[in-house]
Amino acid sequence: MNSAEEPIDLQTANKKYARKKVAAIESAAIVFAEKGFHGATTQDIATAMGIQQGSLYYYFKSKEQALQEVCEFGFEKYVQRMHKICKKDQPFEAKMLAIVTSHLSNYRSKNSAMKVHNDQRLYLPAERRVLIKKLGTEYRQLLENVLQDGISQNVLRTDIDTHFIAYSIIGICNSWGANLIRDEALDLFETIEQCADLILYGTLTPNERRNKNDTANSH
Amino acid sequence: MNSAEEPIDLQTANKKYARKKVAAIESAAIVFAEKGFHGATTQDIATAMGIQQGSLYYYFKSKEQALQEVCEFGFEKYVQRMHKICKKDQPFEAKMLAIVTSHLSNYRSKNSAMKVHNDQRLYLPAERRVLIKKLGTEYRQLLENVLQDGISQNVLRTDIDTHFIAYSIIGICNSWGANLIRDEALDLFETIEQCADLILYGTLTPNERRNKNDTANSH
DNA sequence: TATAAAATCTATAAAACTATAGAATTATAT
DNA sequence: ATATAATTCTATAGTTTTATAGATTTTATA
Repeated sequence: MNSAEEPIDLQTANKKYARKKVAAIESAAIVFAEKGFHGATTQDIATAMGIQQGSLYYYFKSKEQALQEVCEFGFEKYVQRMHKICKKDQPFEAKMLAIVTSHLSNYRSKNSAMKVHNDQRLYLPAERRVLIKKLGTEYRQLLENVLQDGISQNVLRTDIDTHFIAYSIIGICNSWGANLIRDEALDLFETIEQCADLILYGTLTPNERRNKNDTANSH
Repeated sequence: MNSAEEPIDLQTANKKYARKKVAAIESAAIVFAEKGFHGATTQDIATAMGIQQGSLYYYFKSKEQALQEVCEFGFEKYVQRMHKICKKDQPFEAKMLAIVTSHLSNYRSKNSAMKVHNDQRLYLPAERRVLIKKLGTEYRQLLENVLQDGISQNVLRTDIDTHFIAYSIIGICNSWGANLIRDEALDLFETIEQCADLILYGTLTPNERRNKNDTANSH
């Protein structure tokens, strides 16, 4: 009675089906991440999970639905994690480190889904992107709130644009995330530290920085 | 006598052919940028330049060659511009602004080719990526040298990892470049300023920043 | 204007791919 | 052990797509 039409519901649905459905999503994620949505074939995905091409349609109604589910996969939990991080009453720097850690760890926890979400989601028609869009906005909003708090607490410069910085942080994390997937040898924690460091401190020496602020204030 | 096999040589080759070949590359760039390499068809590209699907093969030997040429297109000139910027004897901050400007302007100068280079080049087999790879390495190396100079001149922190920062700068620029293409309303120069500002100064207030350096020095 | 070369068109072979239907197999429950 | 449901397989219809061949039109040249 299970079928590709049913939503994933690990609670009530058949255990075996649920387990294999997740395997299907993970296989699709790996294949889509490597070859791209259009470059990947249903054959590739089926082979990756060790079944016949036709059998794949027991789990997905269409290739497009597979992409949708891959994009959504993990992202929901990921946004929840962000909620938790934001709720905690921590100093700003700790929060930022936690956010970068959460973002980048996600790439290393064998989650090609994240990469697919970033690179391929725009190939979905708008109607398949409703949830994905909602989650993305939610995530960015949480990040902007953290930045706003940072400003209120005088930890962050008052002249930064939270919207811009939020996008930039996501951009840096995603570009390093792609590197983390591509290059297994890259150290996760070092990458996390470096990212957070750049976002917080920039590259200039304190000297130079003081100059800039003097100039800015004098105008 | 012209053909898809010939390299583009604006000097000697037939003027008209050269002109239309560039038009072909630009059409391909636009289509690839929107639909992705595998998602785009030769029909799409031909339609975009107002010719029949079969006629496209007068300019490209294959769809794959079209992708290669799109990826190379502009990138060569782009790296040359970087060479110029680096050669100039300017203060570090001016150089960094010039680099970011060069990178981001490239996206707005209707160059979908840049986006295709970033997003689609890995779909090319390695043998078609030789020049692309060489240019990319060259570019990154130039950027690292600029950073190294910054350190030598005591403008940049001595504890940054130039390799990491170079990758990060490219990552930030590319993610904003994608935004610039997607959102026509985005102001180019504001984006440039914000990017450069983040890279140089980070987000923290001078206060917070001094704390960190004190800590770092005390170890 | 006649001739050669360049540019484009039309038509199609050959291959690849998605999605479906129905048979076959495996697991589960009575 | 049998009946029922779940899972997987095989085969294939129906598209779509790349690339090529040869005809046709346009442009340049003598």
